[in-house]
Amino acid sequence: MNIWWIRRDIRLHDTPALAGALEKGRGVLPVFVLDEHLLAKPAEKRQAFLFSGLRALEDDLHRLGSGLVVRSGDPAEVLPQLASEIEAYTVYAEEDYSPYAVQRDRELAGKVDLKLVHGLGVHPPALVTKADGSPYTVFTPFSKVWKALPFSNYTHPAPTSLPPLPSLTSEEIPATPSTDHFPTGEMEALRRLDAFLSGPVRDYADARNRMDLDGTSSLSPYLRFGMLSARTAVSAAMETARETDDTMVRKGCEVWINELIWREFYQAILYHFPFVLKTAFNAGLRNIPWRNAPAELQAWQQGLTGYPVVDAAMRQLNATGWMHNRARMITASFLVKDLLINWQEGERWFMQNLVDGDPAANNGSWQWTAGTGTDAAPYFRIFNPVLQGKKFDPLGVYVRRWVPELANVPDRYIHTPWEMSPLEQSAVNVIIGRNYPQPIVDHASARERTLKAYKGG
DNA sequence: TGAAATGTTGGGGCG
DNA sequence: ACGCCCCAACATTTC
Repeated sequence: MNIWWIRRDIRLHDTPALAGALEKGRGVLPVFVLDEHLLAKPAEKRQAFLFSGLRALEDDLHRLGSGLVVRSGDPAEVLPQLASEIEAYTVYAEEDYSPYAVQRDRELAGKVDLKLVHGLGVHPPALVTKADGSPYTVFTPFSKVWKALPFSNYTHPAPTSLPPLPSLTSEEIPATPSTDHFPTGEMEALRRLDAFLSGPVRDYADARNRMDLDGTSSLSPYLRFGMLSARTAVSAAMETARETDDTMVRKGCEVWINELIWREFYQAILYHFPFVLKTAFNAGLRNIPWRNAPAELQAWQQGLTGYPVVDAAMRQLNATGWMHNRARMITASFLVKDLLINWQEGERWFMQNLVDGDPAANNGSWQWTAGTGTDAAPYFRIFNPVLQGKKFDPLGVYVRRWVPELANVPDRYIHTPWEMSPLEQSAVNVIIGRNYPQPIVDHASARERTLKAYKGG
């Protein structure tokens, strides 16, 4: 019997590690290890999503005649122990390229026969390189090579039955609150993929930036845990584009695939430059004089900055564990460039609260915003939260949804409520400084401050 | 996957 | 009718 060690492939469709384990007809034991390293991290919403996803997978495995063995501890101890209990031949796992995972797997590889197979993205990071094998640090050439690499539409079919489990002790998957906003499991993931590609993808190129519309795929949590295979997502989008004569649909598919390539770009960056988790990619920007401003950091975290779009976004994150992509850029720019607070504070807060929080994408995006990263936004590219709000939430629908105290503010003031006269304020029951904060910084002067700090740093 | 500052142009008000 | 000025609209440059 082989072991299928489940990590970021919580699914049965297109699962190379499971297919590998089944290949020689020796039977398979699906295993999940509750690694204390991962449990120790404060990330309740993501853990809840993970555990309910595991329960869904366990149900599916039962239906196929198998099941799921859960053990807690250090994988480098747990798996050799389990392997000896069933006299396993080989442990198959989908390769994870993050520094922690690489180290963990290296340790285990000395103790059992571990076979890592690619399945996290479409192309393994070591394959999308320049001719001399060196990594890309700019997105566009990376994406060109990514697109030029041969892409096989073949995806491993989900098995229709599995051999029964030997009798083994297994632990309970920890009980967690339900994840209302993201029903879990691969059925839901595949349903969402289908729903997105049969409708919203047509307007995706523009609507994806609109915070007041549901124009995104909302698949990120499923991709994060492999409840949806990235290869399945890309093949489906390619097929949708191929089968339509609607140029809008084709454009939407193209733009969406590009977003999926961004995920792999940052996976590759983390693989080739693991130090980015500790410090700025750009060595010239490691000494920016960040402000130590706990009260302002907290105002940002709680959605009480006085800038409606920023507050709406932070409250959406706190309430749902997810934030619109445009809103992520706006809130990140606000923390870094308006408050001049270290991007690593924002990185940590997002990792604690995002259901889809992924070290590679999260770090890459924060460094992009801070201008410290690969392919970075120039340091002088500073978002104006008012203009961003007007552009991407023109009627304030998003703001009103998440900042209910502003519900009655007229459209023309919804992104600048402090501009209302005292009379107008009391008419809509929004007294700035009383039941909605005064902006905690003045954008124009904050901008000047940041430009100076970056020039010095 | 910016925004602000600065430059240019052209219509219209007005003496 | 003419020249001057203002400024909106757009383009370019700068941060």
